[in-house]
Amino acid sequence: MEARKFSKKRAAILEALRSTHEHPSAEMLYSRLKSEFPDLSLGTVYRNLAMFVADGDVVSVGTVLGQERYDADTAPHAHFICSCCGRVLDVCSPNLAGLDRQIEAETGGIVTSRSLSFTGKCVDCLAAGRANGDTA
Amino acid sequence: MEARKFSKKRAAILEALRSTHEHPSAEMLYSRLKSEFPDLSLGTVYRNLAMFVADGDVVSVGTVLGQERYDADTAPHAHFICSCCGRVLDVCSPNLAGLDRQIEAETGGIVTSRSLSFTGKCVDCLAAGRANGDTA
DNA sequence: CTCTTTGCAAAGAGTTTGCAGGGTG
DNA sequence: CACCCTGCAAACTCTTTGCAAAGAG
Repeated sequence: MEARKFSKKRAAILEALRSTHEHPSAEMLYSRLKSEFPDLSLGTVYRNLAMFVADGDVVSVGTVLGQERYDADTAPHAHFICSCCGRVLDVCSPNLAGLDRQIEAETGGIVTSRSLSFTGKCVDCLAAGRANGDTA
Repeated sequence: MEARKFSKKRAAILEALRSTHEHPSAEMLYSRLKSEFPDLSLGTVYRNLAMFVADGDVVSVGTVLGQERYDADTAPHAHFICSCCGRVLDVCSPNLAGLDRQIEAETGGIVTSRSLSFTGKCVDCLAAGRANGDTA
Protein backbone atom coordinates (compact mmCIF):
# COMPACT_ATOMS: atom_id res chain seq x y z
CA MET A 1 0.00 0.00 0.00
CA GLU A 2 0.96 3.61 0.14
CA ALA A 3 1.44 5.70 3.24
CA ARG A 4 0.60 9.22 2.20
CA LYS A 5 2.40 12.20 3.69
CA PHE A 6 1.37 15.79 3.54
CA SER A 7 2.84 17.90 0.79
CA LYS A 8 2.33 21.57 0.14
CA LYS A 9 2.37 21.09 -3.59
CA ARG A 10 -0.06 18.23 -3.54
CA ALA A 11 -2.45 20.33 -1.48
CA ALA A 12 -2.09 23.19 -3.92
CA ILE A 13 -2.78 20.99 -6.91
CA LEU A 14 -5.92 19.58 -5.32
CA GLU A 15 -7.03 23.03 -4.26
CA ALA A 16 -6.51 24.38 -7.79
CA LEU A 17 -8.57 21.51 -9.13
CA ARG A 18 -11.33 22.16 -6.62
CA SER A 19 -11.56 25.86 -7.24
CA THR A 20 -12.15 25.72 -10.97
CA HIS A 21 -14.83 24.44 -13.29
CA GLU A 22 -12.49 24.24 -16.24
CA HIS A 23 -11.72 20.55 -15.89
CA PRO A 24 -8.04 21.23 -16.38
CA SER A 25 -5.37 19.00 -17.86
CA ALA A 26 -2.05 18.35 -16.15
CA GLU A 27 -0.47 21.05 -18.27
CA MET A 28 -3.18 23.57 -17.42
CA LEU A 29 -2.69 22.97 -13.70
CA TYR A 30 1.04 23.16 -14.10
CA SER A 31 1.05 26.54 -15.78
CA ARG A 32 -1.50 27.87 -13.33
CA LEU A 33 0.59 26.87 -10.32
CA LYS A 34 3.97 27.67 -11.81
CA SER A 35 3.86 31.28 -10.62
CA GLU A 36 3.15 30.32 -7.05
CA PHE A 37 5.62 27.42 -7.10
CA PRO A 38 8.37 28.36 -9.53
CA ASP A 39 10.14 25.07 -8.94
CA LEU A 40 7.07 22.96 -9.63
CA SER A 41 7.63 20.11 -12.02
CA LEU A 42 5.19 18.75 -14.53
CA GLY A 43 6.01 15.24 -13.40
CA THR A 44 4.79 16.11 -9.92
CA VAL A 45 1.48 17.25 -11.30
CA TYR A 46 1.06 13.98 -13.18
CA ARG A 47 2.07 11.92 -10.17
CA ASN A 48 -0.33 13.69 -7.85
CA LEU A 49 -3.19 13.52 -10.30
CA ALA A 50 -2.71 9.78 -10.47
CA MET A 51 -2.87 9.61 -6.67
CA PHE A 52 -6.05 11.69 -6.54
CA VAL A 53 -7.70 9.43 -9.05
CA ALA A 54 -6.54 6.32 -7.20
CA ASP A 55 -7.90 7.74 -3.97
CA GLY A 56 -11.18 8.66 -5.62
CA ASP A 57 -10.82 12.35 -4.83
CA VAL A 58 -10.68 13.32 -8.47
CA VAL A 59 -12.16 11.84 -11.56
CA SER A 60 -10.97 11.80 -15.14
CA VAL A 61 -13.29 13.40 -17.65
CA GLY A 62 -11.51 11.64 -20.48
CA THR A 63 -9.13 12.72 -23.20
CA VAL A 64 -10.04 15.95 -24.97
CA LEU A 65 -7.98 17.11 -27.94
CA GLY A 66 -5.17 14.82 -26.88
CA GLN A 67 -5.01 15.81 -23.23
CA GLU A 68 -6.55 14.03 -20.26
CA ARG A 69 -8.85 16.28 -18.28
CA TYR A 70 -9.67 16.05 -14.59
CA ASP A 71 -12.58 17.01 -12.37
CA ALA A 72 -12.62 17.36 -8.59
CA ASP A 73 -16.41 17.31 -8.61
CA THR A 74 -17.17 13.66 -8.06
CA ALA A 75 -20.92 14.17 -7.87
CA PRO A 76 -22.67 12.67 -10.89
CA HIS A 77 -23.10 15.13 -13.72
CA ALA A 78 -22.63 15.25 -17.46
CA HIS A 79 -20.23 17.27 -19.61
CA PHE A 80 -20.39 19.29 -22.76
CA ILE A 81 -17.14 19.15 -24.70
CA CYS A 82 -16.28 21.62 -27.45
CA SER A 83 -14.43 19.86 -30.20
CA CYS A 84 -13.02 23.16 -31.47
CA CYS A 85 -11.41 24.66 -28.38
CA GLY A 86 -11.50 21.75 -25.96
CA ARG A 87 -13.56 23.56 -23.39
CA VAL A 88 -15.41 21.29 -20.99
CA LEU A 89 -18.60 22.49 -19.29
CA ASP A 90 -20.74 20.90 -16.63
CA VAL A 91 -24.31 20.23 -17.66
CA CYS A 92 -27.06 18.55 -15.76
CA SER A 93 -28.11 15.05 -16.66
CA PRO A 94 -30.57 12.40 -15.71
CA ASN A 95 -29.42 10.12 -12.93
CA LEU A 96 -27.51 7.29 -14.51
CA ALA A 97 -26.34 5.38 -11.47
CA GLY A 98 -29.66 3.58 -11.60
CA LEU A 99 -28.52 1.90 -14.80
CA ASP A 100 -25.48 0.29 -13.22
CA ARG A 101 -27.35 -2.84 -12.19
CA GLN A 102 -28.81 -3.24 -15.61
CA ILE A 103 -25.39 -2.99 -17.24
CA GLU A 104 -23.92 -5.41 -14.74
CA ALA A 105 -26.65 -7.92 -15.52
CA GLU A 106 -26.04 -7.41 -19.22
CA THR A 107 -22.28 -7.84 -19.10
CA GLY A 108 -21.59 -9.93 -16.02
CA GLY A 109 -19.07 -7.35 -14.84
CA ILE A 110 -19.22 -4.66 -12.22
CA VAL A 111 -19.65 -0.96 -12.91
CA THR A 112 -17.58 1.48 -10.90
CA SER A 113 -18.30 4.69 -12.76
CA ARG A 114 -20.31 6.11 -15.61
CA SER A 115 -19.86 9.06 -17.87
CA LEU A 116 -22.17 10.97 -20.11
CA SER A 117 -20.85 13.59 -22.43
CA PHE A 118 -22.11 15.70 -25.29
CA THR A 119 -19.71 16.86 -27.94
CA GLY A 120 -20.20 19.79 -30.26
CA LYS A 121 -19.32 23.43 -30.68
CA CYS A 122 -19.47 25.88 -27.82
CA VAL A 123 -21.10 29.26 -28.09
CA ASP A 124 -17.79 31.07 -28.50
CA CYS A 125 -16.57 28.86 -31.30
CA LEU A 126 -19.91 29.22 -33.05
CA ALA A 127 -19.67 33.00 -32.83
CA ALA A 128 -16.10 33.01 -34.06
CA GLY A 129 -17.00 30.69 -36.92
CA ARG A 130 -14.24 28.33 -35.92
CA ALA A 131 -13.96 24.98 -37.61
CA ASN A 132 -13.20 21.82 -35.64
CA GLY A 133 -9.64 21.83 -34.54
CA ASP A 134 -9.04 25.58 -34.84
CA THR A 135 -8.17 26.95 -31.49
CA ALA A 136 -6.89 30.33 -32.65
CA MET B 1 -12.18 19.58 -50.13
CA GLU B 2 -11.15 16.05 -50.71
CA ALA B 3 -11.79 13.91 -53.73
CA ARG B 4 -11.77 10.36 -52.49
CA LYS B 5 -10.47 7.56 -54.63
CA PHE B 6 -10.95 3.87 -54.13
CA SER B 7 -8.28 1.98 -52.27
CA LYS B 8 -8.14 -1.71 -51.52
CA LYS B 9 -6.55 -1.13 -48.15
CA ARG B 10 -9.03 1.50 -47.12
CA ALA B 11 -11.86 -0.85 -47.98
CA ALA B 12 -10.23 -3.61 -45.98
CA ILE B 13 -9.78 -1.39 -42.94
CA LEU B 14 -13.40 -0.31 -43.02
CA GLU B 15 -14.54 -3.88 -43.54
CA ALA B 16 -12.45 -5.07 -40.61
CA LEU B 17 -14.00 -2.37 -38.48
CA ARG B 18 -17.50 -3.33 -39.58
CA SER B 19 -17.09 -7.02 -38.96
CA THR B 20 -16.05 -6.83 -35.34
CA HIS B 21 -17.61 -5.74 -32.10
CA GLU B 22 -14.25 -5.25 -30.42
CA HIS B 23 -14.05 -1.51 -31.01
CA PRO B 24 -10.46 -1.86 -32.15
CA SER B 25 -7.64 0.63 -31.90
CA ALA B 26 -5.45 1.54 -34.86
CA GLU B 27 -2.86 -0.95 -33.68
CA MET B 28 -5.42 -3.74 -33.33
CA LEU B 29 -6.64 -3.18 -36.88
CA TYR B 30 -3.09 -3.03 -38.12
CA SER B 31 -2.05 -6.34 -36.65
CA ARG B 32 -5.25 -7.96 -37.80
CA LEU B 33 -4.75 -6.85 -41.40
CA LYS B 34 -1.00 -7.31 -41.51
CA SER B 35 -1.26 -10.95 -42.56
CA GLU B 36 -3.53 -10.15 -45.49
CA PHE B 37 -1.54 -7.04 -46.49
CA PRO B 38 2.05 -7.65 -45.46
CA ASP B 39 3.08 -4.24 -46.72
CA LEU B 40 0.42 -2.40 -44.76
CA SER B 41 1.68 0.54 -42.79
CA LEU B 42 0.42 1.76 -39.43
CA GLY B 43 0.35 5.32 -40.76
CA THR B 44 -2.14 4.22 -43.39
CA VAL B 45 -4.44 2.83 -40.75
CA TYR B 46 -4.31 6.10 -38.83
CA ARG B 47 -4.88 8.15 -41.97
CA ASN B 48 -7.87 6.11 -43.03
CA LEU B 49 -9.41 6.09 -39.59
CA ALA B 50 -9.24 9.88 -39.60
CA MET B 51 -11.02 9.90 -42.97
CA PHE B 52 -13.75 7.56 -41.76
CA VAL B 53 -14.38 9.73 -38.74
CA ALA B 54 -14.40 12.89 -40.86
CA ASP B 55 -16.87 11.26 -43.23
CA GLY B 56 -19.04 10.09 -40.34
CA ASP B 57 -18.71 6.43 -41.27
CA VAL B 58 -16.95 5.58 -38.05
CA VAL B 59 -17.10 7.01 -34.59
CA SER B 60 -14.50 7.24 -31.88
CA VAL B 61 -15.39 5.51 -28.65
CA GLY B 62 -12.73 7.48 -26.80
CA THR B 63 -9.33 6.69 -25.40
CA VAL B 64 -9.10 3.44 -23.45
CA LEU B 65 -5.88 2.57 -21.66
CA GLY B 66 -4.02 5.06 -23.78
CA GLN B 67 -5.32 3.98 -27.16
CA GLU B 68 -8.13 5.54 -29.16
CA ARG B 69 -10.86 3.04 -30.00
CA TYR B 70 -13.18 3.09 -32.99
CA ASP B 71 -16.65 1.83 -33.76
CA ALA B 72 -18.27 1.38 -37.17
CA ASP B 73 -21.67 1.12 -35.55
CA THR B 74 -22.92 4.68 -35.67
CA ALA B 75 -26.33 3.85 -34.24
CA PRO B 76 -26.75 5.28 -30.75
CA HIS B 77 -25.72 2.86 -28.05
CA ALA B 78 -23.69 2.88 -24.85
CA HIS B 79 -20.46 1.11 -23.97
CA PHE B 80 -19.07 -0.84 -21.10
CA ILE B 81 -15.33 -0.38 -20.72
CA CYS B 82 -13.18 -2.69 -18.65
CA SER B 83 -10.49 -0.71 -16.92
CA CYS B 84 -8.37 -3.83 -16.43
CA CYS B 85 -8.10 -5.26 -19.91
CA GLY B 86 -9.48 -2.44 -22.02
CA ARG B 87 -12.28 -4.49 -23.48
CA VAL B 88 -15.16 -2.45 -24.85
CA LEU B 89 -18.65 -3.97 -25.03
CA ASP B 90 -21.85 -2.62 -26.51
CA VAL B 91 -24.69 -2.24 -24.06
CA CYS B 92 -28.12 -0.85 -24.56
CA SER B 93 -29.00 2.56 -23.25
CA PRO B 94 -31.86 4.98 -23.02
CA ASN B 95 -32.21 7.30 -25.98
CA LEU B 96 -30.06 10.32 -25.31
CA ALA B 97 -30.46 12.27 -28.50
CA GLY B 98 -33.55 13.78 -26.95
CA LEU B 99 -31.32 15.60 -24.48
CA ASP B 100 -29.39 17.45 -27.17
CA ARG B 101 -31.81 20.39 -27.26
CA GLN B 102 -31.70 20.72 -23.52
CA ILE B 103 -27.90 20.81 -23.49
CA GLU B 104 -27.86 23.30 -26.34
CA ALA B 105 -30.20 25.56 -24.42
CA GLU B 106 -28.04 25.18 -21.35
CA THR B 107 -24.74 25.95 -23.05
CA GLY B 108 -25.62 28.04 -26.09
CA GLY B 109 -23.61 25.66 -28.26
CA ILE B 110 -24.62 22.92 -30.64
CA VAL B 111 -24.39 19.21 -29.92
CA THR B 112 -23.18 16.93 -32.65
CA SER B 113 -22.73 13.69 -30.74
CA ARG B 114 -23.20 12.17 -27.33
CA SER B 115 -21.59 9.30 -25.56
CA LEU B 116 -22.54 7.24 -22.58
CA SER B 117 -20.14 4.78 -21.08
CA PHE B 118 -19.87 2.65 -18.01
CA THR B 119 -16.47 1.75 -16.65
CA GLY B 120 -15.68 -1.17 -14.40
CA LYS B 121 -14.38 -4.70 -14.44
CA CYS B 122 -15.51 -7.20 -17.01
CA VAL B 123 -16.56 -10.72 -16.15
CA ASP B 124 -13.23 -12.22 -17.21
CA CYS B 125 -11.14 -9.84 -15.14
CA LEU B 126 -13.39 -10.46 -12.16
CA ALA B 127 -12.92 -14.20 -12.51
CA ALA B 128 -9.17 -13.86 -12.93
CA GLY B 129 -9.00 -11.57 -9.92
CA ARG B 130 -7.13 -8.99 -11.94
CA ALA B 131 -6.45 -5.58 -10.49
CA ASN B 132 -6.90 -2.44 -12.53
CA GLY B 133 -4.15 -2.13 -15.03
CA ASP B 134 -3.16 -5.80 -15.12
CA THR B 135 -3.62 -7.16 -18.54
CA ALA B 136 -1.73 -10.41 -18.10
C1' DC C 1 -1.63 12.18 -67.12
C1' DT C 2 -3.38 14.11 -62.73
C1' DC C 3 -4.45 13.60 -58.31
C1' DT C 4 -5.00 10.38 -54.36
C1' DT C 5 -3.01 6.91 -51.47
C1' DT C 6 0.82 4.49 -49.42
C1' DG C 7 5.34 2.88 -47.02
C1' DC C 8 8.83 4.36 -44.50
C1' DA C 9 10.96 6.71 -41.13
C1' DA C 10 11.42 10.77 -38.58
C1' DA C 11 9.12 14.01 -35.81
C1' DG C 12 5.58 15.41 -32.22
C1' DA C 13 2.91 15.40 -28.19
C1' DG C 14 1.46 13.76 -23.86
C1' DT C 15 2.67 10.94 -20.08
C1' DT C 16 5.67 7.96 -17.23
C1' DT C 17 9.78 6.76 -14.73
C1' DG C 18 14.67 6.45 -12.38
C1' DC C 19 17.49 8.67 -9.49
C1' DA C 20 19.56 11.70 -6.21
C1' DG C 21 18.30 15.25 -3.03
C1' DG C 22 14.86 17.67 0.02
C1' DG C 23 10.61 17.48 3.02
C1' DT C 24 7.55 15.38 6.55
C1' DG C 25 6.35 13.03 10.76
C1' DC D 1 16.09 9.11 10.76
C1' DA D 2 13.09 6.41 7.91
C1' DC D 3 10.24 6.98 4.30
C1' DC D 4 7.60 9.92 1.18
C1' DC D 5 7.74 13.53 -2.24
C1' DT D 6 9.97 16.32 -5.80
C1' DG D 7 12.90 18.20 -9.81
C1' DC D 8 15.07 16.97 -13.70
C1' DA D 9 15.66 14.74 -17.72
C1' DA D 10 15.50 10.67 -20.28
C1' DA D 11 12.46 7.19 -21.91
C1' DC D 12 8.05 5.58 -23.75
C1' DT D 13 3.84 5.22 -26.29
C1' DC D 14 0.59 6.66 -29.34
C1' DT D 15 -0.18 9.47 -33.28
C1' DT D 16 1.02 12.64 -37.04
C1' DT D 17 3.61 14.15 -41.01
C1' DG D 18 6.93 14.75 -45.24
C1' DC D 19 8.39 12.72 -49.20
C1' DA D 20 9.04 9.93 -53.17
C1' DA D 21 6.96 5.96 -55.35
C1' DA D 22 2.74 3.28 -56.59
C1' DG D 23 -2.27 3.13 -57.68
C1' DA D 24 -6.83 4.87 -59.37
C1' DG D 25 -9.74 7.24 -62.74
